[in-house]
Amino acid sequence: MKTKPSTEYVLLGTLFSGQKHGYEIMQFLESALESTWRVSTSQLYVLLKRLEGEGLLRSSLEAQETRPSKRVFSLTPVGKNAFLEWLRSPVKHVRDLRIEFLAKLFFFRRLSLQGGNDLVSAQVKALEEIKGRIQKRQDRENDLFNKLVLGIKVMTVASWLKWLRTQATHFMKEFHPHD
Amino acid sequence: MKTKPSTEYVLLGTLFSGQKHGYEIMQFLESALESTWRVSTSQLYVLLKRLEGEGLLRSSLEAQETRPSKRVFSLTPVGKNAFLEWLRSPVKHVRDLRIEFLAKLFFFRRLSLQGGNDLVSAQVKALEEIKGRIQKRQDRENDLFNKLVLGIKVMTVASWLKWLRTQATHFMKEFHPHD
DNA sequence: GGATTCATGTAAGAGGTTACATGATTAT
DNA sequence: ATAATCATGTAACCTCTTACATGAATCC
Repeated sequence: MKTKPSTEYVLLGTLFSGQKHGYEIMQFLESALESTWRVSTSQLYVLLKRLEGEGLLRSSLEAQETRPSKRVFSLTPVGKNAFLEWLRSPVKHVRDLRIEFLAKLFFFRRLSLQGGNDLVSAQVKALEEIKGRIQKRQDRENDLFNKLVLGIKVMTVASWLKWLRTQATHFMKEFHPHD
Repeated sequence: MKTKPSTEYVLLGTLFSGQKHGYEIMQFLESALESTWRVSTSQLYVLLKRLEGEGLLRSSLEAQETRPSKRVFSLTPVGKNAFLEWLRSPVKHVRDLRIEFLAKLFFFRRLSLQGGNDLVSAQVKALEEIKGRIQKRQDRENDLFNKLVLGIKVMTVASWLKWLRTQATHFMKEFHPHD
């Protein structure tokens, strides 16, 4: 099965703690992930529909007296598994750290799930391998520009590694009550 | 005028030193920017056509005996100015450093143009402002997750600043003959 | 009376990607 | 024989964004 863009997992994660309708999901993301994440309302409804079509979500209409009816979504067992599997896997590319990896950390904490530190360790290990590979390439590289580019790549990975070992590790160890 | 995606400026830059046809541009990018840049052949021809439609490029067909004819592109004065203006402007967002800013450095060197150090200085100044703003937001932030996210942002910017002040500055100061 | 909140969507477009089509020439 | 190089393109699809449409209710 083809891997999904991370936006869809964020939606699954938002429903992990119970059913919500589209508008509610939007509000949740805006308030809680405001600095990391952004989904346009239109895209949100499109994705929810698609996830339902794929069997990761199910929905039912809920009539209201004064307001338009809401379509309430909840996770299917398949959806729940897909989310948990995504959540526990480190990201493969450095470019995915900034948004996708941070989203994973967010959900570990928000949902009070076990294994957050395992994710951080796995990500550290993955980044160390990447860093080693880039450094080897840099050593062999003769072109000055390419060497320069590989230099900033090494620095970027190194700075993430430091952050993972300090701030992120500390963040995952804190006690985090459900609210 | 709406700003173009940087891919188009890279194409303009590739034609700065003289006319080329599509296939030649492709080979140039593959060999010289291999580690930074990637354009699919299909996208390449689409972009060239668009840039010509906008008056930044002009082209003429060049017949060949044994091969299919080539469409040879060259910069118009408008295209040349657009490229130089792009080249001298620091990027506004941190996420644009990795590809767009590196491409600018590449062209300064490859085309032996003056002002590379001014660009580096301007970029340093822009990043310092960004860093200050993020740090202020981080200080005021109460939510632990948001604080964490802002933390990694500060680290990323700091690591770029260090790189700009050392490796990039050194790179721009080197003597660079045309080849 | 006008803006904001609640609630859901469609349509168009931007900026890509992968797959496919064509067809001769040259290197292995 | 068959793979790679030269040379240009179209078609379909993907992900996401912006603009637009609707309409009642409530806050200021």
